[in-house]
Amino acid sequence: MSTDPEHPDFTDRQRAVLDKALELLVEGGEKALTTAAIARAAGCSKESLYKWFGDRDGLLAAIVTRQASKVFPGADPAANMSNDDLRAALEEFARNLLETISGDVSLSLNRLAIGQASKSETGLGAILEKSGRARIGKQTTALLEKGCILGYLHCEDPQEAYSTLYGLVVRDQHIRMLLGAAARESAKDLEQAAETAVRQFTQLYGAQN
Amino acid sequence: MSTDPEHPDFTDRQRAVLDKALELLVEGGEKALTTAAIARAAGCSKESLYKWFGDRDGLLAAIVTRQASKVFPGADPAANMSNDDLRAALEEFARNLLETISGDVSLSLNRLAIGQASKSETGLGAILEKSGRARIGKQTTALLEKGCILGYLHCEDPQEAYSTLYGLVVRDQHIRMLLGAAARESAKDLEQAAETAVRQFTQLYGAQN
DNA sequence: ACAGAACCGTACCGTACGGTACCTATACCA
DNA sequence: TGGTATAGGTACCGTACGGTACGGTTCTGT
Repeated sequence: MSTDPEHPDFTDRQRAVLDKALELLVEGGEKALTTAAIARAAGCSKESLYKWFGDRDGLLAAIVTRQASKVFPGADPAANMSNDDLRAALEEFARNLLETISGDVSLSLNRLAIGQASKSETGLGAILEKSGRARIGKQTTALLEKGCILGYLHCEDPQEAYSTLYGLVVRDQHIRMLLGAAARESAKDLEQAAETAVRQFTQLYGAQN
Repeated sequence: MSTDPEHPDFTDRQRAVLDKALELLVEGGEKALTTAAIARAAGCSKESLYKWFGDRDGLLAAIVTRQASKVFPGADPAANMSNDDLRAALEEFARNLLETISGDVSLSLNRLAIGQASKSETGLGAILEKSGRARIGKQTTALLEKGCILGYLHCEDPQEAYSTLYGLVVRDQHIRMLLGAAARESAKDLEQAAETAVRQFTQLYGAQN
């Protein structure tokens, strides 16, 4: 099962190494992520690193892939839900999104992928995009579609609606934090931001317009 | 006049060098931006680079500062404007914003600043933030405030309103492009995206609610 | 015309990093 | 017990880059 080159699932040891590497990345940036430092921190040899992951780029990709695979599936679509249920689910989404993009791990991984985006089409950004954003986006889009079908929302294109919701929630916070702005104020502000975003979204796409 | 260390305005020669360096950055990413490459491309010596800019970080900061200083002031606040004038100004802003963040130069500079954000608090992100985003944001916020005073908009906090407008315009396009997604579709889509964003913004903050 | 500054080109130095080779130790298996 | 695979430790190599030194050349001001 671990012999499939298309779906490399690593051993526990290898996963532990990747986690250690991620730790280094978070606290020191990409420049701290040297093969020697990883080997030292993880208690393995450089030779093992190259045997397991090919080269440094492969190791970076493995880090991103592993972390992206950790995105929890979130709540289920809910069979029959009330309008309040929908609103609660949207606020939950908004909170999770804000919390996620504010996290050190997310910021570090995004910085890494963005740094690699200009050179050598390794596609770290694509991995992050597909495994991270797209997955959660898909689910929330489905939620919006459900809301549409149940008559709570009025939208022609759920994809478009999701995009709008994303913008209302994130605004310019993500890019600002990526650039080094203060991580986040307080949980109170986060809560309020999520609420505001969902209120505005409802105002735009709610059925009572 | 050029002796003020707080406001380093460079000579024409130095500006030309910085432009050449930016060119290198845009087409090769940060890894291509070696001091030797810059000296070769700009036809100057490495020694001059170090004399002018101190070290590599100083040179990077000079590149960002120079480019950030190029943000054109945009249209004036307009003394007495109609509601249509406001809408037109907002759409103009939206178009400019989308066009700017989609540009190779902007993407490269943002990638550079983001890459430096985790290590060595040189504050490239702060420069980009203050000289780029904040300047245009300040002006547009003033425009929104004007619209508020004239009764076209209904908002308590212009800053908040601007933030919302930004989110509606940019959505997740910026981060996606930073991660390497396709630059931009067509000018037609851009136009439509701007229009949609302003329409939604007006729906949220318009006085006729 | 001459002195001095600015600058170019090149060569050079030290270091750091990616990647490899080699040797040893431990674990598993017959 | 012996043999093989896996992995750790270390030393090493080549290269690339940041930064410096120096000789030669052009420009400028007097």
